[in-house]
Amino acid sequence: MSDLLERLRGRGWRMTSQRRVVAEVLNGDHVHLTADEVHARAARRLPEISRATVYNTLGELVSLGEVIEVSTDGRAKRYDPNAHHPHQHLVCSNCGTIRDVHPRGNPLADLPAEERFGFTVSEAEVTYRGLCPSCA
Amino acid sequence: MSDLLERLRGRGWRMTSQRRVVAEVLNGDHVHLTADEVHARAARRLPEISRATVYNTLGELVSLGEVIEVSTDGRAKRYDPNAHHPHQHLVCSNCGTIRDVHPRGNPLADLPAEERFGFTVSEAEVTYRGLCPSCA
DNA sequence: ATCCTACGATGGACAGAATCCAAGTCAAGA
DNA sequence: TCTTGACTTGGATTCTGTCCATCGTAGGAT
Repeated sequence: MSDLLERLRGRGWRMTSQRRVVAEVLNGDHVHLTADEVHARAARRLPEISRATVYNTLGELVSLGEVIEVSTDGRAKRYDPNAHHPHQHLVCSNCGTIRDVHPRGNPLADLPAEERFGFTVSEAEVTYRGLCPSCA
Repeated sequence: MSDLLERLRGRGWRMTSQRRVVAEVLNGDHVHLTADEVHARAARRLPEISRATVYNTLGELVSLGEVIEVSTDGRAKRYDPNAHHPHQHLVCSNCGTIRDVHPRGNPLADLPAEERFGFTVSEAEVTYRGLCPSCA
């Protein structure tokens, strides 16, 4: 999605080579990279890029709603650029592979009022776990 | 749940004072402590207990299926002893408070076969997010 | 085209969470 | 009571992420 760069520019983002490279690395479907993986790939195109910049840029993309932060395993967070199509995640308990999936219905609707305890519930995040074909 | 100790002994656990104390700390409903919190509470009863032992014991309880590991915020994992009654979690996006909740239906059933990509799906973990009454 | 300046990048220090490891201790069976 | 292998210890280490003072530069102003 290269209109990402357009959208960011439209939001007043100062366009630097670092930000451009990070945005380009996060491109395509079923991308779920850790910050370190993003840094490694970005560094292939821009060797001097620092980890701090990658963390900063990812954080900004998340607050802008362009990227979703996913922590499926209590280890490093992963960054999912597929932010404009609601979806959930299916994770292999063995190898960690992640797939985007689309369950039926709206998970939020399954939480009855009497189970909300006065919370203003705004989001439901579902992680399906199991073994992928290669690991089964 | 003090039959926990019985069950563990039945499974061939060597019963040490450290393990006993950790199991006792994880007692009751709506308990969602971090490893460090478990360590702090355990240390009130057994001052010399080390963090490594707490981590080891928690890890064992998790593999035995007696405790569930919950990572709702990308920070420290939390340990939930309510492992024998299926439930999901409702988390305050502001203060981090966690409640056990029981959504209608079985979340697993909402993932159609054609969205499983050959995985053997065994578990669905739902995290509801929103603002708790005090933070709203 | 050049200058300015505020915003962004840098990298090294720091912090929090968890794991590892070699050495010492002890539960529980003989 | 003895023995032994499982358990505990605490300090070092790894991994993930944040902070901060300093330097660099994108892009508007001239």
